[in-house]
Order: sequence, then C-alpha cells, then structure tokens
Amino acid sequence: MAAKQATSRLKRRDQTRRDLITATIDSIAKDGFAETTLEKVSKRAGVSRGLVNFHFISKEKLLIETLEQLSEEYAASWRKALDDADDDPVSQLVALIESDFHPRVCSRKKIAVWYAFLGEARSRPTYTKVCQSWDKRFSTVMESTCKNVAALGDYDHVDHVVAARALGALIDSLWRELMLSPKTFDREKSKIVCFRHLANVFPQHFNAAGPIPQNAKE
Amino acid sequence: MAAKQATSRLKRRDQTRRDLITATIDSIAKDGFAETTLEKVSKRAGVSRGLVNFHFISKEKLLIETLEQLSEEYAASWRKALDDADDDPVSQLVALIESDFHPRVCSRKKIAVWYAFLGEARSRPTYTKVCQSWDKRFSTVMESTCKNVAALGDYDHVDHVVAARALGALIDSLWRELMLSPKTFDREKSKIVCFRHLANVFPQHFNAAGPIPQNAKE
Amino acid sequence: MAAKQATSRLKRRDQTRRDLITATIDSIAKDGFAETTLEKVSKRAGVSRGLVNFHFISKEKLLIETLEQLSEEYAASWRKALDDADDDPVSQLVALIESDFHPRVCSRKKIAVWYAFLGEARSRPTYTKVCQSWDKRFSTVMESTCKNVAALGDYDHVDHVVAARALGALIDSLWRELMLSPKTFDREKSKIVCFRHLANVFPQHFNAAGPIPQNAKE
Amino acid sequence: MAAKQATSRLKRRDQTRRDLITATIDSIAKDGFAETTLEKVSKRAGVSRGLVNFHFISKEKLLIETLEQLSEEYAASWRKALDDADDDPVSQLVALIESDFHPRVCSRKKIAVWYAFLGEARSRPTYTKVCQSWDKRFSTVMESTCKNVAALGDYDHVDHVVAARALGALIDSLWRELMLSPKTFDREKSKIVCFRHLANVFPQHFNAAGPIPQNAKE
DNA sequence: GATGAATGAGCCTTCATTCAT
DNA sequence: GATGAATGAAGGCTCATTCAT
Repeated sequence: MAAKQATSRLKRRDQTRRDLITATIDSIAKDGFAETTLEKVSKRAGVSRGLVNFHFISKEKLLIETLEQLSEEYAASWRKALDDADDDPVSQLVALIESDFHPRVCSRKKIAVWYAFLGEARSRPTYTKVCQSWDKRFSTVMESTCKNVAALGDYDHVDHVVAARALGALIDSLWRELMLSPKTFDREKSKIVCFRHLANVFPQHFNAAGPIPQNAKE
Repeated sequence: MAAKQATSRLKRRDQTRRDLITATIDSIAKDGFAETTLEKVSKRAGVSRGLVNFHFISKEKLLIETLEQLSEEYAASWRKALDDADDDPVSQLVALIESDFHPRVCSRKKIAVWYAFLGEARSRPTYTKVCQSWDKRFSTVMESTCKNVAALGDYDHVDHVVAARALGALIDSLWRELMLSPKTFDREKSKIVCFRHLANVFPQHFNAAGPIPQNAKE
Repeated sequence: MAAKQATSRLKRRDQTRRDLITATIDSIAKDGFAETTLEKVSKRAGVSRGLVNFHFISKEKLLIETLEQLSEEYAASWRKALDDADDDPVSQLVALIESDFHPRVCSRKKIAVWYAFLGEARSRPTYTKVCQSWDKRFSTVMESTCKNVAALGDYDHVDHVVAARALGALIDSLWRELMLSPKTFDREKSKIVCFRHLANVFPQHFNAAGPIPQNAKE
Repeated sequence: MAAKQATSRLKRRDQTRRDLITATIDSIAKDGFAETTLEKVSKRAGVSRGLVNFHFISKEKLLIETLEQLSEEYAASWRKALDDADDDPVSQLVALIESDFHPRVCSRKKIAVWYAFLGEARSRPTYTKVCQSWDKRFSTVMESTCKNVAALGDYDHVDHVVAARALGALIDSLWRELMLSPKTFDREKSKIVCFRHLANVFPQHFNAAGPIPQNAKE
C-alpha cells in the first residue's frame, strides 16, 4: 500500500512536471522567449508559483528540459517512421518526409519554440549542444538514406551528401514558412516540394507526386 | 554657418545612432537577445544610459531598427553583387552565392543576431514582417536567376523553383552551421556545397568547382 | 488547521496592506505627493521594495486605495458621531463639528494628505470621483441637519442650505489653517468659530460657547 | 540704437519668461503637478528644451514664479475691484465677490493650478508662505469690509470676523466645485450663494439678489 | 542668446528565487 | 508536498540639468 502510494505520488509528480513543460512550450509559442515568465507558466499549468523551482530548481533547467523533450519528441517521431516503413530506401525517405510534416512534430507552436531556442542557442552552450545534436542526428540518417537511394539507380554524378543536406534544409525552410507565414503554408504542398527536390536529384525514383513505383522494372 | 552647425550636429546624431545599433548587434551576438540590456548596449557604445531612449524612444524600437538595418545590409550586399556580376545567369548565381558567404554579411556575429530575431519573430509582429520580406526578396531573385539558368540548357525535367528554394535553404543551413559549429564551418567549402547542389540540378553548367566555362560551345 | 493557516496568512496579508497604506499617508504628509516614492513607502513600512507591486499592482492603485481609506475613515467618524449623538438636530450639528475636529480625522498629517490628493484631483479622474463623493456625502448630512435646526426656531428668513454650505466651507478653511499655519491653529478655538457662525445664523440655538440649552422653553 | 536693441532684447526675454509661465499653468491644469515636465512646458511655449533652465535656473524656481504670478494676478484683481467700487462697504463687498468669480481669476484652469500648489504646500516651505499670504491678504480685506458693513446696521450680535471668514471659505468652496464638478458650477448662482450667506448675516443690507438699496432709508 | 544632444540619478516595475506556514 | 507572501536585484524609462556648438 505504501508502495502504491509512493507510485501514485511519483505519477503525480511526473504529471506536474509534464504539465509544466507543456505550459512552457505553450507560453514560448504564444508570448515568445522573452515574455515567458515562471508566473505565466505556473498559472498556465494550474499550479502555484513556487512549484516550478521546487521541481526544476531553476528556470534555466526547466527551459533545458523543455528543449530536450522537444528534441526527443522529434527524434522519436522519425525513428518510429523509419521503423514502420518498408525496408527500402525510397520508402524510408518518404517516411522521413511524412514524419517531418506530421502535425505531431510540425505544428506552428512547436516550430516557433524550436526557433526560439535556436535564437538563444549562440549565447547558451547547453542549447547549442542540444541543437547541434538535433541537426546532426537527423542529417546523419537523411544522408545514409539518400546514399542508399543513390545506390539504387544511375546516380554516379549525384552528390548524395549534398542532396541530403539540401533536403534537410528544404524541410527546415518549409517549417520556417509555417512559422512566419502560416497562411501560405500547406502541409501537402510542402511534401510535394520535397518530392520535387528529390525528382531533381533522383529522377528515376521520384517525381512531384512522390516515389515512382519500381515494380515495372522487376 | 548655422547650416554647417546643423549639419555637424546631424552627423553627430546619426553617428551616435549608428554606434548604438552596432553595439546592439554586438551585444545580441555575444550575450543573446535575453541578456541584451540597454545598459550593456550604451556602455558598449560609450554613451550614457538615457541616450538610447532619447534617440530611439524605446528599447523595442531600437531592436526593430537594428533588425531593419541588418536586413538592409544583407539586401544591399546581394544587389551590389548582382550589379557587379556579368550579365549571364550563371555568373549571377555565382555572384549571389559569393555574396551570401562574404564576411560582410556572413559573419558568426551577424548570423547569430539574425537567428535571435527569428527566434522572437513569432511573438512580435514587426519582426515577422521584416523576416518575411527578407526571405521573400531573396527567394524571388534566386528563383528568377535559376529560371534563367534553366533556360540555358537541357533542363526541361528540372523544377527550377524548387531548385532555387533548395539553394536558399542550403545557404541558410550553412549559415546555421557557422552559428552552431563554427569549427566545422568553412567559407570555401560552403560555396562548394552550393555548387554541388547546382551540379546536381544543372550538371551542364555547374560542377563542384563552380560554373563550367561554356565558351567551348561557342 | 488548514483553515487556521489560511486565516493567519490572510491576516498577515491584510496587515501588510494596511501598513503600506499607513506608510503612504505618512510619506505624503511628510514629503508631499511628488516626493512620495515606493522606496520610501516600503522602507517606512519595513518591507521590501517589490512588495508594493505585489499587493497593489501599481503605485497608482496604492494611492487610490489610500485616498479611499482616508475618505472612509472620515465618513465613519461623522457617522459614528451622529449615531452617538442625542436625537435632536442641535446635538447632531454639535456632534458633526466635534467629529470634524477630533484628532482622529483632523490631524495635520491627514489634512495634508487630503489636500495633496485634492491637488491632483483635476488631472486624475479617479481622485475626482472620490473627492466629489467625499464632499457630497458630508454636505448632504450637514444640509439636512441644518434644515432640522432651522425648523426648531423662528428662522423663516434663514437660508439653511447656504448656512450648511458655509459651515462646511468654514470647517475646510480651518483645516487648511491647520495645514498651512499649525501654530495659529487651535482645536477648541476652531470649534468656537463654527459655533459663532451658527450663532450668526441660528442665534436662538447657538452662541459662541456652543448650543444654547433649550430646557427653559419646555 | 544700442539701447533700443537692448530694450527689444529685454522685451523678448520677458515675453519668453511670460510664455513659459503661461505654459506651466496650462500644463499643471491639464496634466497635473506630477505630470508637468519641463519638456512639455517648453514644447507648449514653443521654445527649446534647455531654455527653461537658462531663464529660470531650475524647475522649482519656475514653479515658484508661476505660483507668485498667480497670487499677484488674484490680488491685483480684487484690489482693482475695490478701487473701482463705490466708496461704501456694501458696494465693496459686492465688488470683492464679483472679482472672485470673474473669469479672469475664476477659471477652472487657474483654480486647478491653485489647488495643485496647495497640495504641495505642506512639503515645500516656499509654497506654504505664498499660500499663507494669499489667504491672509484676502481675509484681512474681507474682514475689514465686513466690519464696515456691520457698522452700518443693527448687527451688534453679529460676529463679523467669522462672517467674513465664512464668506471667504464659501468662495473657496465654490471654486472647488468649479474644479471638481464644472457641470454643476454656475458663475451667477455662485454669487447668489454668497449673497444668501450675507443675507443670513446682514439681512438689512443683503438679500438673495444682492445688496438691498438703502436710499429709501435716507 | 538659443539649441538640442548628452548625462546620470532615480523611479516604477518585473521576476526568479526563497522560505515560513 | 504545496502554497503564496516576501525578497532584492536588475531592467526600462523619465527627466532635470549641463554644455558644446
């Protein structure tokens, strides 16, 4: 029973922590980094003022955990996408793109927060690290997938590393469009832009509509 | 004589304003947006605390003018690059790339500031507008130049709009690398990355070294 | 127990608020409106600087609450005086005068503060309202009491409304004397001035010493 | 010619000083004491920022001169009224009342300024002095005039000193009404209130309409 | 004599953090 | 474990005053 109570307490504790991180994301998205105060965050999470320091020691630590969670969510999303995808590089590339534009990670709110952290990254080493590894992990998988795609066709002249980097950059550029000009942003058109880029580079495997079915060949 | 006096005063006034904007850029680059205070800025500019409000009314207005100047500097840079370039689209594309990696606009400091503003853009409408137009103006010229390049060769299957966007995104991604990982960044290699992207898309006109001389054709 | 705790906290809270208002009155009385800063007020109240904003949101709101309390204290004073007085108009008029010169409300400090607010009344609508209602409430009761006195005697030719207003004005004038020339001010003499005014208007019921006993008549 | 130039300069100087005092009055009337800054004053007077200190040394000195001018204007007004009046006390009393409600001195603006200074009087000795003498000079003449009126009739039981003081207080109360409730204020009705007070005290010489013609008696 | 840029002290306010209850 | 009053440092801003031009 004591154990149960302890478990319940732990759950409660974690729930409060999660609530606070969610509230932090919401606040940064709405009011920006500069206007995000612990009072707003605690009010939004429905807890008392002093509780944030109790759970996270300092505001800075709360912010770092928030960034880390955001980063983890993102990585988890594309990892799962890869796991669920068929075992060929083209499908995997498609899965990565699908994942990156899934509302789960690609919402105006989350992207605004991501850019907010990026904006402070230069002057806060911890942010720098998280942002670097965020970029790094994704570009690595993107690169290797593009490499595998390149191996499928007649792409000797294609620089798959640069193609991968350009694809990553393109996705980022579309995210930024969602943040700055949400009205012109369109989730489906964004994917098409990515496919068109792939069609420019891997014309045998992609066109504007997405991957070109390769079964005819076999 | 009175006119001269007025001129001298005006010059002085403008010089002070410029100094303050420069100091603001330096401060944001070094300490970040959140840690940029008017005291630091005024100290850096070597003037008294109250002078900022005297000249710019409020901190926010100083920040906006700073962002605008940054935006203007950037646009002026690539406009001049275009003006100075030969009158063929390939040279112009090269000029745009050269301009974007020229230390004048592509310094770690300036890019950090640009990203700092971008980070607050979501929650401050004025920043949003300036950032939008910054993106917009550049992508427009990039697109039309790529279109002209596409017209030079056998590029029917190439989507030049997406190619242009990808190039812009690539440049931005390299800038971000300069900001987050200055040690791995290399100005020349960055241009080569861009050329490689162009080589992927316009293989008749670009290779990793840059533009392919076309005189053989004539 | 929780309730007790809450009560204790609430008491504490209210005590702090009261202390701050008292300190505000003291400060305005001593240094004047213009020189009353939150630092002085908080120091006088023995609390930290930021607590004022915590409890009153802004300096302006603290000032308004201070004025309101002053107004309430004053009204409470004469209301109690009326309650405690005998049930005849002459005794009531005497009670009102006694109340107005009671040190509880008629201290140099409080009058200085009252005049300080009056001085800013024109340019701050909230002050205007409080000052208006202060004046209004008192003049209403003064008027009706004078009316009742007038009905007691042979005062057909007497304008009791004007007599009441003149009495109120006289009291104010004596208050002002306390503020500007405290050395010539004398509490007892001030009441005599009021009685003399009443003697001028209601000679059958008042003389310089106060009310004339009317039992002979019965 | 040099003298003429000097004179012209002196005139100009005085004009500027007068403009600044006028602007000060306007500013205090509109924005209150607390919000009256030298910048507003100089802007209102149409001169440069630094000129106030040049002409008045300090803000405080400008304020004192403003108060003094207001006081002088007021005294000049009732002195002239007395000079122009017939040589009997009743006419003189009427003249004093007329003067006190003449727009020249009894405007909402000027009264607001007068009360603004009064509000700071307690904490600034110089203001105290000016306000004291303002009160004193007027109450002295009021008292002697009332004394002379009292001598005209059967007023043995009348305390003319208190009657005079009440009249002065009444005028002040009506002024305050103009400041706080300009909509209910009425210049003519105000005078009638004063006459009614006098009718209460000197029924043989005043009624609600004003002085009672005494020629029938002779 | 006049201007207005520049100074710097001081004010109100905000806010992360602490701690008694 | 949770609350919220209290702290105190720091920030943006105002403004009287100074002074070079």
